[in-house]
Amino acid sequence: MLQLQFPDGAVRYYPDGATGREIAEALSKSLAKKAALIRLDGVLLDIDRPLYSDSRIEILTREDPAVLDTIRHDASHVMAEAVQELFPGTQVTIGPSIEDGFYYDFARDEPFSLDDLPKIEAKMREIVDRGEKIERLVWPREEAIAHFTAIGETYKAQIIEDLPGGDEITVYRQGKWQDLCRGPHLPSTKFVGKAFKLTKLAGAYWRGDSNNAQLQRIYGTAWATQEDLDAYLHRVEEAEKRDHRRIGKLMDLFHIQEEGKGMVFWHKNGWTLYRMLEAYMRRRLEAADYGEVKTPQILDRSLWEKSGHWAMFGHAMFVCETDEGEALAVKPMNCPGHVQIFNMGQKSYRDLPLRMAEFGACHRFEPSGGLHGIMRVRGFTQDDAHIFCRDDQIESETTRFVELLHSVYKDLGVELHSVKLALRPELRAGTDAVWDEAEAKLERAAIAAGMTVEMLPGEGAFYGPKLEFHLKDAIGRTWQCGTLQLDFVLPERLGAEYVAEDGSKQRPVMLHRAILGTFERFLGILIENYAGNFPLWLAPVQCVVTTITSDAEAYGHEAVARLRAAGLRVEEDFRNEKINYKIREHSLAKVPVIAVVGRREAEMGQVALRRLGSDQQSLLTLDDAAQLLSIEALAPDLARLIH
RNA sequence: GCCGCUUUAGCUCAGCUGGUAGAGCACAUCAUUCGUAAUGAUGGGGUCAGGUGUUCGAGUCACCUAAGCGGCACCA
Repeated sequence: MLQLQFPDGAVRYYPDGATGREIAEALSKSLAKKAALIRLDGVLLDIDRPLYSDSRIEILTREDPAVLDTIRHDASHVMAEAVQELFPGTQVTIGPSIEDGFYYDFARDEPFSLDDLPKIEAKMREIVDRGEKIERLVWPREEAIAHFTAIGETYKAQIIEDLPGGDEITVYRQGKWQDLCRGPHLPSTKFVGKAFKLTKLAGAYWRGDSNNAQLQRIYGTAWATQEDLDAYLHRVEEAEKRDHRRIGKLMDLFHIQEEGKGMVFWHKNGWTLYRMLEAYMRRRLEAADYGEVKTPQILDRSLWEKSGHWAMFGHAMFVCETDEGEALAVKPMNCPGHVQIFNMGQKSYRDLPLRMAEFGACHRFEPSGGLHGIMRVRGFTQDDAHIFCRDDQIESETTRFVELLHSVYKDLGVELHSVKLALRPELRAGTDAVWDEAEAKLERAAIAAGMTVEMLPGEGAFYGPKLEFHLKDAIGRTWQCGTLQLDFVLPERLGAEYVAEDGSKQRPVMLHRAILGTFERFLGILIENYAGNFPLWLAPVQCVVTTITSDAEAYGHEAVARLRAAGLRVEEDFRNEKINYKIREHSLAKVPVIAVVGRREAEMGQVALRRLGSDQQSLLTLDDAAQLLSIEALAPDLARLIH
């Protein structure tokens, strides 16, 4: 007898081998019709799966949020069936559900075109209408391999061959089409519904390895209802309006041109934003007891050979040669330079931890296909610092750093998307014991700071594990910004040492760390986060003083001078245009405050302030306005000093 | 770097099956002095990304190159 407990607490008994569908039918016919999946002790299973062990059970209908993922997974299967029907000879590989949708990777000699997508969608709808029953089959391994090989599905056969020996080989069949899959799946293709849309074509390497063949990936999105799909498409449309490349143009922040691929031309407005952020970071670092330095932009190749970077990344370094045949490299990072400073003179244990910061302009020859606006560039400036410390200071320094990072992100209004800990790679320096300890220290410090840490096995640098702090851009892509990396190798290679309490010479550990990561990427994120509507302290132009008629022009000049004297970044607009026109123009340019002066204000010594996003005005005297705005324009760290 | 797509005026974009380039905004000039998201008129502006080819004729077709975009790979 099977004993099942329902979400309401009720316990019922069924014959062994009863299926979810039978159980649902016993409860109510209409439930059985709508049932999409069951959840057994938290695990999602097919509705027709026979049950044998006592458990907690839930019967889920299509509307249950937990089913959405399966709708997407099934949509990918329906898409694969459609593709194989429309394009015979196409091989299937894998097709998972992902955030907001799904994809499927196909092997086909001829490329799919964008025009194929509507055709595939139409065929998918046809398959949904057919309401093909989806069945789970368990096949013997050899038979499965033989079957997929025989029908020319070599990728599938390879997947099965590589599955661990003990695993059950399950094949899901819908109509005449079948696919190797772990499941679970919905009862029939009808349950997929029609709230889906194929969104993009892409190339993707078989098994994520660029040495392998490249497959053709079709991405789609799928939702439980048409309303959800429409809402999603609307969200995407809105998000695209926040794109930093679009806003960069709109607000005249920066540009990139062909002669400087991956190099940013910062315009006046963008550079103001950049400088405000830099000044803020400089104050925060100073307060956190970092000492700022500046190291050379190009250094002799021999230093990069010594540091090990030449061997690992020489191909991605910009090099220059002198007439005398000297080979120099443009710095791709600041650490070797910082070690040179550390090595000057003798360091004592009393000097540790020594925190050395630099807004270091670095250049890397990044692969052309990876460049992306100002988020991934070839010339960038890191808010870099290296902390030289003893082993027993690693954890406290990590904690200090994570706290500083949190406080900075909070001030800047960005939300941490995830924290990842990249663990030892296969090729690495240092013993396992050293790695065990290093990884544990970083994890402990991160957890102590109240963060959930996602582990990335094998992704650490060869010289040590690293914590990565990821932020999200407008359309949901995540970017590594902050980082903290432990390094056991560089101090050794470049001969850094300090004198310990007992007079012996010791090697310091080096922590590489950045909070923003690079100014370029972080500003990209910041632009998208704020959609260009920056808080007053960051806004490139904080206020525009504009006149209603030329009568007020003389007073307008006075107002500009007064506000500028209060330290505000103010521009004037005394053009002979209608006030509506000028308001519209400066609002579109995302100027946070418009100060309107007309004859009345001139007489009263006032300004009418209008805030971006509001159509209300507040009348203030010029002095009050200057005081109010200058306080409001304080960077968050300075504002804290006052309150 | 790989796959696909895109590239037309400063910006956003139109230009059907090849017949010699168009709109809106912006800009300039003139008129208008106006109370919180577009005043009107007139005008200037393009080696249609670059190159090669097919053709009587190429923005339109083919090929090559470059950059950008979307993925993939990479990311010290």
